[in-house]
Amino acid sequence: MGKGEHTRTQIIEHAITLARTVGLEGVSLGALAESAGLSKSGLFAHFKSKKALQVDVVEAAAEFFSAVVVRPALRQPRGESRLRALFDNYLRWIGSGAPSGCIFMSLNHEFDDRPGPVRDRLLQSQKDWRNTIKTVAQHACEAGYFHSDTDCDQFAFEFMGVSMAYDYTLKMLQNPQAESITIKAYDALLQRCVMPPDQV
Amino acid sequence: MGKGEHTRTQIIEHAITLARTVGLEGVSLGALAESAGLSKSGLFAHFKSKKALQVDVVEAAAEFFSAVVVRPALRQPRGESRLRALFDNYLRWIGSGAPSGCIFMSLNHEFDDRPGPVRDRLLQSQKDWRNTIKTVAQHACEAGYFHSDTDCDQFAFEFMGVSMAYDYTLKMLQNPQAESITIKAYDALLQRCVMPPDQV
DNA sequence: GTTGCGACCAACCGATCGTGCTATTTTGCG
DNA sequence: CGCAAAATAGCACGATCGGTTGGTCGCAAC
Repeated sequence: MGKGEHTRTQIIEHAITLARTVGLEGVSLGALAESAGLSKSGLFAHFKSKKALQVDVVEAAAEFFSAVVVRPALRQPRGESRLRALFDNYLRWIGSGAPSGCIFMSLNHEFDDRPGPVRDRLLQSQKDWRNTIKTVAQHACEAGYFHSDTDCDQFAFEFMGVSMAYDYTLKMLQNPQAESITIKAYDALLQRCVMPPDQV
Repeated sequence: MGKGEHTRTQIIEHAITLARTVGLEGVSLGALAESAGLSKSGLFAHFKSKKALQVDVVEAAAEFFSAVVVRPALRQPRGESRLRALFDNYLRWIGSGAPSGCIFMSLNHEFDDRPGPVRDRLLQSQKDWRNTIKTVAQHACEAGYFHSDTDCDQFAFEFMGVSMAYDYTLKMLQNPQAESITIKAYDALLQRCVMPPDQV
C-alpha cells in the first residue's frame, strides 16, 4: 500500500469522526483538511469530488461495521449464540465510539430525503444489515430456538426499533440506564420468539 | 395579529418544510428567503440570528406536534382509548406530511451532538413527549387496562422504538408495508402490558 | 399634510464554500 | 546517487454563507 492510500484512509477516518457531530454534508473540505493535517488542495487530490468522498466514507463505515459487528457474529454457530453475538456486538457498536451512537442512524436521517449516490450506498448497507438480522433469525427458527412460525421480517423490524431507541436514549436523552433498558426490551422481544423450554 | 407576525409564521413554516430534506443547519437564509418570497434582509429582520430562527422553528414544530398529536389524545378518556388515540395520532404524524416522517427524529439526530439552545429546546420537547407517553400508560395501569406492575418507563422506551423503526422503514427503506408492520409491533407491545380479559 | 413607524429590499461585507490549475516537495526505484 | 512519478501545497476562481447598512414604501395618528 503506497503512501497515498494510507493518507486517503486517514482522511476518511477523520471524515467519519467529524460527520458524527456535524453530519456528512456538514463536513467541509477545509475543516477536514485541517483535521487531517493537510492542505485543502492536497486533500482534494485524493477524491474526484465531495460527493465521491461522501460515498467513500459510507463505504468505509459499512466495511468497518461488517468487520466489528457482522463477521464476528457469523463465526458463532447458527442459532441462539449467533443471534446473541449479533445483538451484543451491535449494542457495543452503538454504545462505543467517540462520540458514541450509530453513525448509520444519523446518516439515514440526513439522507433519507436526499436522493443520490450517497443515499443509494447507505440504503444498500441498510438492506444488507437487515438481511443479516433476518437470516440469523431464520437460522434460530431452523435450530428450534425460535418458534418455527416466527415472522423474521417482523423480528428484524422490532430489533431495529429497540436499537434505535437505544441510540436515542443514549445520545439525546443521555439516560445512564439506556443499556439496561435496552437489554430488557431485547429480552422481551426474544421471549415472544423462543420456544418454551418444555417444548424443546 | 399584525402583518409582521403573519409573515414570520409563514417563514417558519417554509423553514420546517425545507428542514425536512436538508436539515435545520442546511436551511440557508438565502434559500429560505427565496422559498418564502422575500429578500434575504427582509427575512432576516424577523429574527435576531440564524440560531434564534432555528430555536423558533423547533418551538413551532413542538407546538404543532402538541396540537395534532398530544392534545386531541388527551381529550379521550383515560386508559385504553387515550392510549389508542395517542398511538393513532402519532402514526399519522409520522406517516403524513411532505415529505413524510417525523421531523423531530431527524432533528434529534442532527443535534444530539451539537450542544446549544437548539438542542436544549429539542430535548425539552422530547422529555415532554416521553412524559406524556409514560403518564398515559400509567393511567392505563390505574384503569386496570395494564397490569399494575407494568414498567411505564420501559413501555415508553419500546413505544419510541417501534415509532422510530416505522419512520425508518417508511422513509429510508420505503417499504409500503411499513404501517402494517408497525401496527403489529405495537399490538405485540400492548399484549405484554394488558391484563388478560379473564382477570378484568 | 407631515410625521413616525413597521415591513421590506438592494447592495454590500468578510469569510468560507467546492473546485480547478500550477508549482513544489517527497517518495520509491534503477 | 539521479530521476520520474506520486503526493502535496499555493493560489485563485466564482458562488454562497450569515449578517449589516442605509434607505424606501405604505399606512396610521395627529
